[in-house]
Amino acid sequence: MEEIITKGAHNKIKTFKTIQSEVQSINKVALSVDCVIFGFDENKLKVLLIRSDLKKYQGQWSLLGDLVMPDEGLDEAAYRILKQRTGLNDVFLEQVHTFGEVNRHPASRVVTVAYCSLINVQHHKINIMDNELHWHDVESIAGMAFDHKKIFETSYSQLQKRVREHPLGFSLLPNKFSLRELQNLYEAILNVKLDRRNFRKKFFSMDFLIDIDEIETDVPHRPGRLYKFDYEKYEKSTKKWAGIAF
Amino acid sequence: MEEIITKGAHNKIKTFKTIQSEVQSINKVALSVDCVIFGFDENKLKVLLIRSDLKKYQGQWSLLGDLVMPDEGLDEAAYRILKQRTGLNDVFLEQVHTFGEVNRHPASRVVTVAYCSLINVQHHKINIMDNELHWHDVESIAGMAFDHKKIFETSYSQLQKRVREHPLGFSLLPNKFSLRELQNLYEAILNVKLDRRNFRKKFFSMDFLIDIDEIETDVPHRPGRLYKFDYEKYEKSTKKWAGIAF
DNA sequence: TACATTTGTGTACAAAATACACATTCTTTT
DNA sequence: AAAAGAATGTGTATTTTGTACACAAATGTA
Repeated sequence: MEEIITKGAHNKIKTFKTIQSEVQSINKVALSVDCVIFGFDENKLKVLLIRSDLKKYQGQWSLLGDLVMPDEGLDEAAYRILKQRTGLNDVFLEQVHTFGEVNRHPASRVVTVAYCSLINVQHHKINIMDNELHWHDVESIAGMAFDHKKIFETSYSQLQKRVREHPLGFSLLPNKFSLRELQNLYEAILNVKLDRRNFRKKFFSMDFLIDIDEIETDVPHRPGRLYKFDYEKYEKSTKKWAGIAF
Repeated sequence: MEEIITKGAHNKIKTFKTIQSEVQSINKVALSVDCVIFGFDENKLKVLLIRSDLKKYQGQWSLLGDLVMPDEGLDEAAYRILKQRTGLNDVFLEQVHTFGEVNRHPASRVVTVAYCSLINVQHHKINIMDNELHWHDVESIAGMAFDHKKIFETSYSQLQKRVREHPLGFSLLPNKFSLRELQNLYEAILNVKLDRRNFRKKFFSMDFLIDIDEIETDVPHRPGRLYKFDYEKYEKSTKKWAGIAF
């Protein structure tokens, strides 16, 4: 019974447990969520950053983050941040790692849960009016605030690993894409060169690409065919992704 | 006194003071670490659990966990718990996932960071006097307190995945082991049957096993050769583990 | 001594990864 | 209109990796 009542330190009804938790409030920490938001534009993998809030880190770049609200789950907080910053719902989002070094934040102890998100920059562009936001090339990231460089690197490594195991990459592309774009994406994420014929063979053999019988326009060369990713077929397939071992 | 240093999601100006007060009051949560401690005994994969101390969960089993101290990092807290409960230092330990559902704990909001640990039960046995602790078969886990079943399952899935990518399994075995023991371990973790000859071929081709020129004793059949894992060679190898794709 | 049990070993086959070249289609230039 | 430039689309041979499978040798036990 007595367990039910406490909702937090600010609750006016005090029970034994509330008091206990106030006594233990020394053990409480601030909790934030930081989103590493990846995009793909002009054949480069990008990450969305914002100018740092804090004077200490003036001129440096931060991940998009916020404190977690008392009545908010972690995933929920991450989705809220994404929605606020990019205007996008229904994007790929995945928890990566939690960073809790004692002195990672100058103001007080803040433990942060990192999330990785993949978005289609075309959909997002209309919303990126806020000029404090900027898409950075992942290859030239320098001078990040807090321990955000480390958080970014952890997320990027995980993305490189995950993208070989699951067809995440499609979240970064427009709905319709050519195989060249798909290959450029993988090359940008993994930072390798891939053989064009073997790449095609591999993706066709997976059988999750729908040929929509359209071709590229506005390219200064022979246009390629356009495809969609067959999410439905992928979801239904039992053995899922065969894996991409480049 | 302070200048503008932060700009929130709704373009609300925040000062250092605001942040400090936000950070210091309502937005704080209790933070705990829960360890999923795996062992391997009698050819079964085991997990170390403790009887729940909450009345609500009387008779149910919990993971080993504790609140994170104010001056303690997350990994540090996990190592402390391991040391307290098993007496062991220098064990494999890895963060798995953070669970922050609003109502996951009955008393108040507690966010918990799950860690996966692999220990050699032989080393541990001397310390397991505490009869509130128990090694459970992973195949027959039922009635866990809080959301610990979910945490366990997440950790177990991750272990199954990680053990194919890295030579973690050796942490669960004695220093010297036969190939049969090694195979039994993999079969227990992955819950599959493997071909003995192909298993041997695979491990020998990886070239990280040291033949210590000893044989098993006290087995009622032809004894097998004993091996050690060559951690040094593994650390030095650039391409690391070739991966185990069973 | 023979029986049960498990070790240790090799080969043939199938599947997957890799390396590699040329004709075609479209745009741009002359 | 023709030629040049640029990228698409396609197949095969080779190598590497995975898989299936059987029998002799070593030990303990009855």
